Amino acid sequence: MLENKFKSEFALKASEAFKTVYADKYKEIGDEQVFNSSFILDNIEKPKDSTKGRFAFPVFRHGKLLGDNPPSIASKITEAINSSDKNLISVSSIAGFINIQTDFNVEAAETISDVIKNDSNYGSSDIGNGKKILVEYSSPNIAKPFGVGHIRTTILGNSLRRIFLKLGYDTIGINYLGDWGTQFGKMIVAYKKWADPTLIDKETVSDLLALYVRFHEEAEENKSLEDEARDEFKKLESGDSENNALWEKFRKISIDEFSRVYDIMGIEFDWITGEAFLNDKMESTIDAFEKANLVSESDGATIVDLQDEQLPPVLLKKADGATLYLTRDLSGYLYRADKYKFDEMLYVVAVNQSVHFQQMFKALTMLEDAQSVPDDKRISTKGKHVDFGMIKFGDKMMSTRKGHIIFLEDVIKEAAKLAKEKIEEKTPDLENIDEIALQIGLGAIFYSQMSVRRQKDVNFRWEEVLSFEGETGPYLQYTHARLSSLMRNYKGTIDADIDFSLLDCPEEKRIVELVTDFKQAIADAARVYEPNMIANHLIELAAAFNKFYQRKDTEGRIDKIISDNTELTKARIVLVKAVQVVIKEGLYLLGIKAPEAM
RNA sequence: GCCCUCGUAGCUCAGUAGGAUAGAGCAUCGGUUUCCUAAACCGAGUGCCACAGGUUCGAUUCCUGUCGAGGGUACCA
Repeated sequence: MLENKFKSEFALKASEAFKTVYADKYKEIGDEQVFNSSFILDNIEKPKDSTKGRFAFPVFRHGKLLGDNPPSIASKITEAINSSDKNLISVSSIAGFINIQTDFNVEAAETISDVIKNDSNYGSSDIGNGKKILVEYSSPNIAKPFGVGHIRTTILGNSLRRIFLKLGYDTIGINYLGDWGTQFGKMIVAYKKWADPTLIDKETVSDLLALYVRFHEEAEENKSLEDEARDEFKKLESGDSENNALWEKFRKISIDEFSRVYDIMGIEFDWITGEAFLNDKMESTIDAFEKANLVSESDGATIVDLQDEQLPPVLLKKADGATLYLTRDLSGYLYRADKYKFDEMLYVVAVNQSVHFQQMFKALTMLEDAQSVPDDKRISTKGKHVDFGMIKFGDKMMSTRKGHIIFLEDVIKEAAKLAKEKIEEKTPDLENIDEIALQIGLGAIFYSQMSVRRQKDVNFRWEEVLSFEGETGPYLQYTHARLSSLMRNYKGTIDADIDFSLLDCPEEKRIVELVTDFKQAIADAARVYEPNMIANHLIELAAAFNKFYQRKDTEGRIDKIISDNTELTKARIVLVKAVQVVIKEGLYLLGIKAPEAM
């Protein structure tokens, strides 16, 4: 890897320099810490201000060890390194920091040819080869509409799936539908009581929602409805044919609707399953906990007690014998572990379910403790709740039960409509206006979810989600369209074998650095399950490019990329191509399309 | 009560393996287009990084406590 070339050269040279400059101390202490090149390598960092240097190495902690003050150490080491044979780096020192400047031509040549050669595969890696990761996301509930409340899990999960695929993981995106549970008892009660006979077999998700909302309204007055719902669910679970037919009906209506919306959004899954899939797998799960002696009975319910862990008990079965969400999730975990032998199982689920996952992972740990499973065979350590904050609306939580819901599709339609108006104003000759408008509308919506780190609560604000200016999805898309336009206007050939020393203005250097660092942004995003890091990086790159694009010369004229200077143009256009590739691929990782014109 | 997360500019947020004078966008004001896409670019101002301690050469970042906001806390998911 390119970065390492510079870093390891520094580490080796610095190690030598320390040994020479502080020879006495080296004899005394030996080859550790300061004198050890791999220690130095590990402690190389990046200056916040990129003009200081490509990398930096602080020497504060060496003060005591070497009996010298940090600024002095830094300057002595700097001098020693600079007096050695020059290769790819040079250094300078300020106040205890050694700043490392790299050979721009070497970096540019490697990075740019890497991008040109690999195109959309630039930034791919094999660090995930041989590893399997499952990502569960979206997971809407059947018989409820797709509201903006589902937007974060859907967009985040879709992005994580793509990121892990890019890093070489065998990745399986799972949509785990909420197609079972007491809510179906409610739906069945509501349907039997109030379904509009003229709509039979023509119901839409909205009709189902109306029934669901009505159930909760009436249940406020009439508490016995909740009991009726539990009874109907119990009947469903024990195979009642009428209820089962209703369940099938609700399920089909919903899945058809979801697929349509996923299709519009470009959301992909590898496996669409649901809670009901686990119905015949729960007995064995409960058995396993019983055999491990972890099960007890409390108030008629079958539980795994977690009092020692300061957690509420796991309810495997309710007092009426019906199962719960957690029972099914446990079964699902065991089933997936057995079927896929995963290395990681990610649950992209809102933070308000964190106790649920703590209970689940704890119960699994206790099960494996009881079974004396050796550490290297454990699966309970492989689950991870990738949590994210809640979406509020006007500072209030949204509630499906009360019908306080904004349909995701309405948001998409509104965004696309505004994008279309903007296109008609700016580029009325554009082909496929509706298609591009949808891409831009979705870009705005997706980015609005990606620009904030996942653990923050967010307020849903129309004006924010529908913004096309500043740090937004459309800004990135616009930059991509600009880049694409340049590529169309350039008539020559693209050849990465050019003289990179021609790219000598600071803006161009900055762009090359950001293109190089795209790889790191992907790796960081994967490490903390945070696509936000890719989004931030793309904004920086796009901003750097736009600045370069509109750079003016000393006479105040735009310094154009395509000019009469053919050699310079060749060099710059290769840079343009590289930025285009990175922005397009970065957007892809976020789930956003990159139109060539807009 | 207890547990978890969050608290950075007027607003929305970056700052995620502790580092050098804390950065963007929006909003406000001013400027840039004989047009390589102005959905852009340039310039202007604002911060007791909630508060108080601690660890460290160094803390917005780690630890403890306080305050504030949100969420959760056995038969919903």
